[in-house]
Amino acid sequence: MSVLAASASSAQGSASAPIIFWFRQDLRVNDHAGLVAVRALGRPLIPLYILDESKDMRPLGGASKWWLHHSLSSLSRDVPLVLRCGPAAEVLNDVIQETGAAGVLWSRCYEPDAIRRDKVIRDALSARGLIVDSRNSAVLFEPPAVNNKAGTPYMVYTPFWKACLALGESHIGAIQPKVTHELKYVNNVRSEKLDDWKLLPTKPNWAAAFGQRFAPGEKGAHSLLQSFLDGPINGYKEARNVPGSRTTSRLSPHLHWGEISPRQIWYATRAALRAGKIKQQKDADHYLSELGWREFSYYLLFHFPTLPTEPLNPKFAAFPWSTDYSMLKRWQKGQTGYPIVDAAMRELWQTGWMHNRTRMVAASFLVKDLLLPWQMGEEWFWDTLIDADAANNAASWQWVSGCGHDAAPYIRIFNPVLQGEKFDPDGTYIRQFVPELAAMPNQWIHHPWDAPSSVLRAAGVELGGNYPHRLVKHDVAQKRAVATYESMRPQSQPAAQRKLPFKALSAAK
DNA sequence: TGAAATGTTGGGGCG
DNA sequence: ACGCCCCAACATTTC
Repeated sequence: MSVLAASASSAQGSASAPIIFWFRQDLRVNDHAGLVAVRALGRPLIPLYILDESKDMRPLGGASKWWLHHSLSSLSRDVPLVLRCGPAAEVLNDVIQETGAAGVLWSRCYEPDAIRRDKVIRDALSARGLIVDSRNSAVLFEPPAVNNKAGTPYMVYTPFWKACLALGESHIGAIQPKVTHELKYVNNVRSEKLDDWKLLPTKPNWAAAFGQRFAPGEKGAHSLLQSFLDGPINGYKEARNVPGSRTTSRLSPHLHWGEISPRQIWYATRAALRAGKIKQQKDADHYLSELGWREFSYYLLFHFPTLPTEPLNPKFAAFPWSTDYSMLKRWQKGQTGYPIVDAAMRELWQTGWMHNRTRMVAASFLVKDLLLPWQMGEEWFWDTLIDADAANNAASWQWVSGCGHDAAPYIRIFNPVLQGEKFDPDGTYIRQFVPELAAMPNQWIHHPWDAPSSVLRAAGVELGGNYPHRLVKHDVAQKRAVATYESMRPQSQPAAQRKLPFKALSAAK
C-alpha cells in the first residue's frame, strides 16, 4: 500500500495521472458525453463500475440484477471495465489511492438517493483538489431546464411536454462521437469478477425465459431500435395498445441502463420520418411522446424526491387501504381470476417485462379493485421488471392510483373485461400466458365465469379448479372504489383553492 | 392512457 | 309508398 500510495501522490498532480470514469446508468460507448469529456482531458482512462449495496441506496430488484450482469458483460467488451463492489465513496477513494487518479467523471442520475450520494462525493473530491465533472446522458431535457411561468414545476404532462418541445433540438444537442478507440486505458487496475457478484439467479433460475425476449447491451438496443423503425412504428399510435402483438419498441430496459440514449432514439426517429420510412407523422410524434412520459417521470422525481413512497397528493396519506395481503399474493402470482390481469402478471414473472397497456390494467386492478396500496405494487414491479426504473415506476403507479399527476377530473377505473375485449379481442395474449384458458372461445375468454358450463367443460376449464374464481366482482369492487375515493376528492371548492395543496408542496421542497 | 349513461342517426321490418 | 318502431352503431356528456 505504501509503495502505491507514494507513487499515487506524486503522479496525482501530473498531466499523465489517469482519470476515472464512473459508469452507472450509462452503460454504452456511443453518444456518451462523459467519455468525450475524458478525451478532452487527454488522460488515460480507468472505466469503473461500482456495485453499491450500502443501506442508503435502494437495493436492485432481482430482474434488474439479471439485466445488469449481461449489460456489464457487454460493456466490458468495449472498454476494459474495472468492477468493484462497496460503498461508492470508499471504492472511489480506494481506486484513487491505488492508481493516483486525478479525478472522477460521471453521468448524472436523478434518483434522490443517487443525488445525495453524488453530492457528498463531489464535495469531498473537489475539496481535495481532484477533478470532478458530470454530464447529462440520460434525458433529453434535464429537469431544471423546464420551468413554467409561475416558477413551479409542471404537474400535468401535456403542458410539460409542450414546454420541452418548445426548447427544441438545439437544446437536445448533437449526438456525441464514439471516442473509445482514441482513449488510452490503465490496464493493471484490480477488478473483481462479474460472476462473483452472483447477479444471476440460480435456484431456481426464474430468468430462464428473459434471454429469449431480450438481448441486454448496447448492440441489442440498437438492433431493436432499427427493427422497430423499419416496420412496427407504422401504425404505432393504435397498435401500441395491443399486448398480444410486437408493436412496441421494448427499449425500456436498454433506456434504463443507458445502453441507448433518448437522444439517439429521438434523432433516429426524426430521420426515419424524413426518409419516408415512417409514413405518418402521428406515429412518430406518438412514439416520441412516450419518451416525453419518461422525461416527465424523471422531472417529477427530481422535484418530488419522495415520489416512490409518498403520494404526491397529500390527502392520500390517510387513504383507508385494504390490509388483505392474501389478495396481494394472488395478484403477484397471476391468480386473480381475471384473465387479462393474470396474463399480465404472468408475462411479468416469466419474461421480466409487461406490455404498457396491461401494466395499467393490472395496476388499476391492484389499487382500485383490491384497494391495496400502490406502494406494494411499486415494490413488486421494482423487483420483477427488467426495466425497473425509480422514476417511471413511481410516477406511473401514482398516476394509476389517482394520487399523482393524472389530469383527469374523475376517478379512472379500468374494467378488466372491457380492456381485454378491446385490446386483446381474439385472446392471443391471454392464450399465451394463461394456457389453461387457451381453448376458451373468444366470446368467453375475457369473462369465463359467464360462460355456459358446457363451454367451460369443452375448453377443459374448471373454475375454482385449474383456473381460479374471481377474487372480487368488478362491478362491486368498482362501486367500493368510487365510494372510498370519494372521500379523497376535494369538496366543491373554487378551482383556485383546489390547486393549493400542490403549490404548497412544491414551495416547501 | 376510462367507463357508463345519455343522445343521435339511419336502416330495415312491418303494418 | 309511407309512417312508425326498434335497435345497432356511433357520438356526446357526465362522473
